Amino acid sequence: MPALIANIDFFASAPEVARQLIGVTLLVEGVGGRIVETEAYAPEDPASHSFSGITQRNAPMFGPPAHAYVYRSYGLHWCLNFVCGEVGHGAAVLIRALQPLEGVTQMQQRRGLESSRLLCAGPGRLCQALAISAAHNGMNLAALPFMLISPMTPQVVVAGARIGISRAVTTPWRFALENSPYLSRPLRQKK
DNA sequence: CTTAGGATCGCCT
DNA sequence: GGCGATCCTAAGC
Repeated sequence: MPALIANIDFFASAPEVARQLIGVTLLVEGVGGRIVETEAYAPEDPASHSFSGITQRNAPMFGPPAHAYVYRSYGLHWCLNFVCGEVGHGAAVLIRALQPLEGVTQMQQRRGLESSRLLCAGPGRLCQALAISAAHNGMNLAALPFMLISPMTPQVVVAGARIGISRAVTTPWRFALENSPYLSRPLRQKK
C-alpha cells in the first residue's frame, strides 16, 4: 500500500489526514514529539496556498503525497506541511504544534527557551525546535531524517476554525488533541 | 486576560 | 508594491 506511514493513508483528503495525524509522534533526526495540532488545506480552499494553481513556492503541494512542503512565513519563520490527497490536486496538512518528547534539551537550545509548553506550540516554533528549513522541502516522509510513529491508543480529537488566515475563516479544519496544554492557542469548542 | 506594533522578505498581482 | 497558514514583547484593562 503506497503512502501508508504510521497507519495513515496520505492519499486521503486533507481534513481526514489532519485528523489522523493527531497523536502521531513526529521525529526529525530523532528530535520531536507527539503531534497535538494540525490544520487542513485543500484544493478549492480559498485559504490554501494551492488555491490559485501551481507556483514555484507551492509546487510540492502538487507532487506526491507523504512528502514535506516547507515554506517561509513572514520572511523569518518556517512552516512544515505534509502533502496529502491525490497527486496533483494541491492538498496539505500544516503541522501546528507538538508535545515535546525526544531531544528536549536540543530543542531548548535551538529555541533559547526552557518552557516545554511553548517549545513546539506553533508552526514556526516547532520548525525552529526541530531545525526544519528549506532543506527539508519536498522530502519523503517515509525516509530519514523523518520518522512517524502511530499512537498506541485511540486519540480524542476536537475540531475548530483555523487560525491566522483571512479567507474561509469559519471552515472547521483545525484539529487538536483534546485538553492538550501544548497547543499554539486554546481551541474553543462548540458546546 | 486582550490588543498593538515591529521584525523581515519571498511571493504574487 | 502589498501582504502574509508567525512570533515576541510591551502595554492596557
